[in-house]
Amino acid sequence: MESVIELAFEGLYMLRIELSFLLVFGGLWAAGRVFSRPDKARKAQGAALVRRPSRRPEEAVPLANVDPKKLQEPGWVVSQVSLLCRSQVQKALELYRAAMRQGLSVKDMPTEGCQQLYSNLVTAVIRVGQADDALSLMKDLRRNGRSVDASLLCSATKLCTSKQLFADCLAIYDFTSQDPKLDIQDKSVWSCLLFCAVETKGFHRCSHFFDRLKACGAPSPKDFGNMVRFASSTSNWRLALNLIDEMHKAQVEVDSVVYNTVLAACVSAEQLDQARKLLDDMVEAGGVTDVITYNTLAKGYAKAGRMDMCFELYKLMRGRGLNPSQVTYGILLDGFINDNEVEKAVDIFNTMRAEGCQMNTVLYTTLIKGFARAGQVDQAVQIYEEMRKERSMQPDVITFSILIKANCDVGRLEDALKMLLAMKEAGLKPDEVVFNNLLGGCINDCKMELAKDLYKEMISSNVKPSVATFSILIRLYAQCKRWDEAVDLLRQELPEQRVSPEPRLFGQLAQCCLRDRQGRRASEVYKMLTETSTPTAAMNSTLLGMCAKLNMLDTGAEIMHLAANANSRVDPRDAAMMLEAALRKKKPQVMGALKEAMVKLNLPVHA
DNA sequence: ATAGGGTTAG
Repeated sequence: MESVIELAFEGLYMLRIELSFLLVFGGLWAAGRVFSRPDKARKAQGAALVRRPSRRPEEAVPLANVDPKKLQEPGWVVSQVSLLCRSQVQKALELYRAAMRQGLSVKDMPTEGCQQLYSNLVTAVIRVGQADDALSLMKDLRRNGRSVDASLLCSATKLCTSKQLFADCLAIYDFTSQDPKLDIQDKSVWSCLLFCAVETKGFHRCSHFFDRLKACGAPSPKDFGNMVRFASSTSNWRLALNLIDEMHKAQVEVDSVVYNTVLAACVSAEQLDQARKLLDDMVEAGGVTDVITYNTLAKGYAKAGRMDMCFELYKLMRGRGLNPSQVTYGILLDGFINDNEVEKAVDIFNTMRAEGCQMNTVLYTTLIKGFARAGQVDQAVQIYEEMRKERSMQPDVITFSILIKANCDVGRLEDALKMLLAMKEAGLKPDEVVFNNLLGGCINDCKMELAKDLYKEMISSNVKPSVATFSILIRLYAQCKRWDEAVDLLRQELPEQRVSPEPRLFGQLAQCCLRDRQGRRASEVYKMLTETSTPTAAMNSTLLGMCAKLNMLDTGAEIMHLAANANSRVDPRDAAMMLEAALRKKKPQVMGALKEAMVKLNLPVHA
């Protein structure tokens, strides 16, 4: 004990100089604070906050100086909070919360004061972007036995929408709509909600909002526009076309953006005949078709493999006096390249040049893709070099992605890695597809080390792997016969990366196992699949078909047992096929196991 | 507000 005290004194003695400095300066600092306080406070918080005998009415009292009893007086709180709401929203909230803590009775407040208090607070917090506070204020109201009235909800919705707080707006509506007495008759509230739902992709509620809106009056052109956006985003082409009809009937002008969006809805729903009909309607309506109209439909034809129609449409567009844009040429070039119609792609390219169309990153990238597809990697790289020479336009992530894949595909892994470096030097961040392409490049020559490094880099640079990544890794591990690692990949890494355990990943690995005659592992993987989902009959059919073909009858029987345990269906024909194979190969034990599984699967076992 | 280029999958 004594030695401790001694030690402490010794320590203090050694630090005596430092300690004296501390004392002196500390003292000075404290004095400075004490003496300069009123001044600083005055400057920082404004004159209104300092005790002064004659306070003007617009000035609020600082929270620290408020008499706790005042906080229980509704009238005082309402006026003070309302004052602060104008310019000091945080202080208003603080004062309000202090009053709540002091037991201000919201329940017993006069209705008018209560409305004023919450209306001012709610609008003030939304105005500064704190819509979550608005929601908690409304919850306070309800907790105290009062309800959010239509006018408060109305101003909250409108403000939230104008501040682009779409999700908050919907959350506020959801909370208030729990009150069955609340009746919203204001059309603009429904307009706002519809817009918010579209913006946040909350498509399941758009129709409901639109119905409620129509119950309050005629929808505006913007409301129709939002509904068309909804229809297009969900590929609901019937709804989209119906909306146009509805607009015509309501004598609402349909502008080209709305028409084009409806056209896009038809195209994305693969309703090309409907889209074509709509184009004709648009031409008849007059003044609403533009390049975008034709490009939208042209892309639809290209995607459907109808390059003949696509090209016809392009000619029609020119015939009608519209000039093709870079996008038009991009669609045509890409379409012909995908169709392996190189000469036609070259024709388009030449027309493009002749018409003086400027190249851009997308057009260059499309050309690079064309050469890559034709196996002319050197040509592809040459386009890339040309592109780099033009300072105004630089390759982007997609350009590099294509170049990297092109190099990987012909086994030039070194060059692909150089491209990766070049893209980083250009300030571009490799994304998932880039990493996937590089990982895919590791498969052929089993570059396990490189693949692991790339995967590590992917994770450490916060690029999330996807189902595609795992599918590629399965191929890699299977090629290199790293079966343990492949199983761990699905068992551990997949959940670790929060990638959804899609059945086909397990199916893919199980098939790889079978192909390499890894029967035990195949059934292990199948069992893993049954732990996350019920295998489909189609999946069972594929696996059992392979088992039969590869003469892996034990594995087939095992899979059928596992399928039965998981309540999965097995096609009777597949079971019969297995049984027949076992009979042919004279395997009585396997036949026994198969029959047992068939009983479990409720399948008829013939003699 | 609306249109074009990239990865997996036997």
